[in-house]
Amino acid sequence: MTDDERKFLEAYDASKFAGPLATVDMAIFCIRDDALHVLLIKRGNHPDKGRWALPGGFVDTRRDADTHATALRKLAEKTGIATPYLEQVVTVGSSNRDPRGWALTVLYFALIDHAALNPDSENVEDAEWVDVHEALTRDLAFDHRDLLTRAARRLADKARYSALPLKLLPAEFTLVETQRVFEILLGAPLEKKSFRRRILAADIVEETGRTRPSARRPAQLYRLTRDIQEDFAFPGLIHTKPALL
Amino acid sequence: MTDDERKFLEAYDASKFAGPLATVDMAIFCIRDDALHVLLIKRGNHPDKGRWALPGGFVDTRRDADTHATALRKLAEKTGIATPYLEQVVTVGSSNRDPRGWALTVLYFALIDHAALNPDSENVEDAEWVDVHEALTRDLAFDHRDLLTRAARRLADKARYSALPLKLLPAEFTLVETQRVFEILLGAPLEKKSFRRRILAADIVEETGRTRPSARRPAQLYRLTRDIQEDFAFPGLIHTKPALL
DNA sequence: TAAATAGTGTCTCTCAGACAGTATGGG
DNA sequence: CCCATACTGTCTGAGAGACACTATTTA
Repeated sequence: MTDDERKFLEAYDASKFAGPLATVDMAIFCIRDDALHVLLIKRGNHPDKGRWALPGGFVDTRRDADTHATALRKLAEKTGIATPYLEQVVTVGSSNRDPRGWALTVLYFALIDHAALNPDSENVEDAEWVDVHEALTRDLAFDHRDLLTRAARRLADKARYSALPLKLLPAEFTLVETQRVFEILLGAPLEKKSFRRRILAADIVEETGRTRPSARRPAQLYRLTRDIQEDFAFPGLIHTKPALL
Repeated sequence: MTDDERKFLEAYDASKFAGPLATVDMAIFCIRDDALHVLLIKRGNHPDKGRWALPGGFVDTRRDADTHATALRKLAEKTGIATPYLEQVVTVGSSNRDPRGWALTVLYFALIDHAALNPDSENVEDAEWVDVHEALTRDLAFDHRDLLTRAARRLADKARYSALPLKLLPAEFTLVETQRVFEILLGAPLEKKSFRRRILAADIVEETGRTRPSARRPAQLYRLTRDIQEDFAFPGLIHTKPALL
C-alpha cells in the first residue's frame, strides 16, 4: 500500500454514503409429514408486525465476518443447528420492498434433517414449521412470498440435476426414503429401479450393513460416502433430457 | 398500514445503522478472436488505483430502483449496450474484501455480441477486452479474480445444460459458429452431428433462408425463435449424464 | 474439377423406463 | 404360510457418439 493510498483511506468515511439497508433472509427447509416444510417466524416488530416471515435480520458488520456468518448466526438462533447445508439463492435489492428504505437482502436456503431439531423448539409461539405450499398461500411480510418461491424453486431444480436432497435426510437413511424425498421435491413419482441404478452408480452412498426395526422386511440403511457442500459436483439423481450438444 | 406502524416509520432513521458498503460488479463477456473475453477497467481512484478490475460501482439509492438497474446503468456507461442478457451470479460480502470497510457486492454477468459494440469504444485507455484465461492471471483489484472465476464458471456450467451461449452470437448466426461458441466455453470439441440434432430438436432456432458471402460453401443463417431471458427453460445443448433418479 | 467447408446417413452401444418377478422380514 | 414391503432381472426403445459420406460453393 502506497502512502497516497494510506492517506486516502484515513480520510475515507464510509458512513457519509447513504447505502441500502443490508439483511440476510433464510428459507430453512426440512421434510416432515411426507411434505417439504419451511420455518416461518411471526414478526414481533414493525414493519409488518404480526405477519409471518422468513427468519432473517440485519448484517451486523461488527459480529459477522461475511454474509455466510450472518446466515449461520440466524440459523443457530432459530434452530440450534450449527452445520447445515447452506446455499445462497439470490440477492434482491430495491427501493420499494421495505418501507424503511432501499433494502437489499441476501437470500439463503438451509436444508436440515427434521429429526436433528430440539423437540423443545417445537412449541414456540412465534415460530412454526409450515408446509411450503401452505406457506405460499399466506400473506407473508415484505416480499417474502417471492423469496420463498425462489428458494423452493431452486431446491426443486437441484433435485433434478444433483444429489442435494440427501441433505434433508438423517445420517442413515434407506433408499426408499431417499426416493420419497425426491418425489416430494419433484412432485412426481419416480421409477424405483431407475432411481436405485443411478444413486448406486453415482457412488455417493454406501451400505452401513444395518437396518431399522420394522414390521415388514426392513430396508438396508445407507450413509453418504462423502459430505455434500455447496458447489459439490455430484451427478444428478434423476434423468434429465441431455443438454444441447 | 396502522397508525402504530406509521409512527414507527416516521421515527425510523436508516442512516443510524452502519450498514455495509453496497456495490454491483459485472463480468461482461463476449466472444472475440475465437476466445471468451471479459471487459476490464483500470481503476482511476483509490483503493487499488491503477489495477485492473471488473466494471462496477456503488448502488445509488436515489437513481437505481433495484440492483438490476444499477447493473444496467454500469453496462450502458461502459459499452453503450442497453438490452444485454443479464444474470445475477452471486453476492459476496465480508469485512476484509475492501479496505474502506465491510463491503457487499452483487455480481452480475452480461453476455453481448461483440459486433454490437461501438468500434470507437475500442481505443479507450482505461478499458480493455481481455481473454478470460489471461485476465485470471492478472493481479486484479480487490477480490475480482474470485468474482471473475465464479462468473466464468457459471457461464461454462450453463453451456452444459442450457442454450444461453446463443446470447453471445449476433442476431443471425450459423450452426457452425454456434457449435464453436459452445466448444470455447466447454473447452472441448463437440460432435457435429449430435450438436445439430439437439439444437434443431430443441426448436429454439429457425432458418432465415439467407447466407453470408463466403469463399466456400456458405452456411445457412439461423435466428432465435424466441428471446432468451434469465430463468428461461431451454433444454441444454450438450449431452449431460442424466440426473440421479 | 479441386479444395474447403457445410451438412447428412446410419450403425452401435448405453441406459432410462417399464414392470414382472423374487427375497425377506413379522405376525 | 400369508402379507407387505424391499429389492432385482430383463426387455425395449430412444438417442448420443462416431465417422464416413454427400452437397455446395468459389476459384
